[in-house]
Amino acid sequence: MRASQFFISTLKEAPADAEIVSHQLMLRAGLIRRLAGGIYTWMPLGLRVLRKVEAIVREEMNRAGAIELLMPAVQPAELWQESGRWEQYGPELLRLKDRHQRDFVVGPTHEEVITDVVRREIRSYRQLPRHFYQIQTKFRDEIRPRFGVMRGREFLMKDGYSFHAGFADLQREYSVMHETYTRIFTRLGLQFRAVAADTGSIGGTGSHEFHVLADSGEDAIAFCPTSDYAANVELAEALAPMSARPAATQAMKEVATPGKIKCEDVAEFLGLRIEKMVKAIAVIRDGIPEGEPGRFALILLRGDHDLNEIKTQKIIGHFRFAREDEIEERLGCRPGYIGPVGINHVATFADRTVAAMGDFVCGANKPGFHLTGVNFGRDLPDVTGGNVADFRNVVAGDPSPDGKGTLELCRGIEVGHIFQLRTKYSETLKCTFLNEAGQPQPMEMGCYGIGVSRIVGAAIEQGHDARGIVFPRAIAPFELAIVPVGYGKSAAVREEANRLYDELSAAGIDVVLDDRDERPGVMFADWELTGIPHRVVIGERGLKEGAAEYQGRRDANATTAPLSEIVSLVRLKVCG
RNA sequence: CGGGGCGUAGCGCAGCCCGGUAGCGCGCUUGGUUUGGGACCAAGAUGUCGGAGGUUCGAAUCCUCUCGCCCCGACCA
Repeated sequence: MRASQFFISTLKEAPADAEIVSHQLMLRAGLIRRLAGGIYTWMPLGLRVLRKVEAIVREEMNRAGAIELLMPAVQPAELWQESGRWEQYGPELLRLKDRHQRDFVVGPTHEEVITDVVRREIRSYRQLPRHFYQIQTKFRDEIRPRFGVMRGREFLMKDGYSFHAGFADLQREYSVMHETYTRIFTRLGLQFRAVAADTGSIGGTGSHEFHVLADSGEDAIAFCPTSDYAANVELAEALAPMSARPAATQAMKEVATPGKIKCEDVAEFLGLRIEKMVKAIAVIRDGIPEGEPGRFALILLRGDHDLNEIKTQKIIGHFRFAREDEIEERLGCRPGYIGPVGINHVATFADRTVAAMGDFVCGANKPGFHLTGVNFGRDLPDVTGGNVADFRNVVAGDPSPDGKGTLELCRGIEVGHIFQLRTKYSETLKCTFLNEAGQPQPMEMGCYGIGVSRIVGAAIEQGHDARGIVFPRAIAPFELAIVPVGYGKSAAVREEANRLYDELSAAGIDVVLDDRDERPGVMFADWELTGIPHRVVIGERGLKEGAAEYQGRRDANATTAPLSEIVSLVRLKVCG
């Protein structure tokens, strides 16, 4: 590609609403332009990156035996009503009407459509298994689109769906996909980790997420450095403490803690460690009707722990946090001083850690006061059985659930997700086949997603420096930039640059020749900003010595090489 | 949804408090000089001041409504 024939549009300053580096750099490098909140145009340079990611994904999916098709983005509501998701999905699902007032959705995912295709096409176990995938634009009307292409509303996704005659075969395909995803992210040149995950709203059993490791990631990952355990914090189990609850040694005492609302402030004020604090989180359980006992509930956590809303929902059902007025009405006290002692008609749940605590501190249900030396069984009813559970997020230092060490935490960007859906959709959508006995049976299904556009953002989060993007070779918009100094003025420079361009292009290298009438500084800055991994500079200065310069995007300095060797040097660097 | 913030030239911003008819940097155009790290000089072009309504002799500035965008939402609970 000759730069003069292409479209390069870089910015010195990033638009003010770009929050994270990858978003800023994508805007500055001219990879994307915003059209509306969470909706972007892929500019020519960005599209080259997107296409390279896509090509690798496609190649590996094909290699794994999946078959590509392309489904409609706009889908009739009937299918979604049939699966039940028309009601289940919230405002995230973009719904629209056609001119006949018929309901449609813009597909956020395609389980319904693919299941419909398969139930019409496949009748016999002899036609199974099958794995179909597509690479297509999806739309999810996110509450808060942000971080550019990372959490956009419109995004490019590879989604694959496999259909099987039995669970064992689904499990086989699931592990094939686990390997395939590992190959894909490795080829993309990303640092990533596969982690056990919550199955979320799609439902089903058995699920792994693939995360690109980056501090700006939206997900917290718990992993064990001494074993292969890794899980999304949403899922990672906090084991019950090994030691039994200590016996009470103190009498319960009410102490004034004026203005001390946060656990850490109370702990500091009382001169105690925060591990002696218990906080009570007031929730309203939607599943329990108004007026019934247990609708208003307290969940007890140790002062330094956080509530895990996903675990909590699995234990107590749908819930929301109680409003201040509701708390005041039930407990006669403003939040900050509420606690589990001396309350009636309030369900009390305790995290495992709390259940093993003695002589703890909690709110006194009296503004400005806490209780110290509190003990279960003596000062308040013991919490037992189903009321004790794992309600909290794991923290660094917790024992690993596999018993092989202690957990550490890191952050990741979810770029892939594989699920065993089982028969969730095949049953509701009546996607059956005839088994060997001639009996109809619902198909076992798996589903496998990759956030193609998100990968571009994630790769930049992982690869950038003060000068801009540092793309992995596999997805850089160009592999090599030839920067001629004085292309318009010097015939020698022009000839040499053209010759190199032809020769390296012929060698299969994706090279851009900067034949624009720009100053050298501008050219250098552009190719650094856009993350081109390799650069060759041709100038009269070097030509006089019969030499050119090579510099890798990560290199601190250029190396000079004789013209006769520059092609082999570049081939070595680019392909090596 | 709740809370906060911001909408002024393509981008980044000032001006608003204290009303008097819009400015800076980058970018863009033309000419000249430059040419190995985002050049310099000169001359230019570009604004429904997000939109609507109101107050006023006069509104970017004050008031009301509206739209768009950004940020934050258990630590209390």
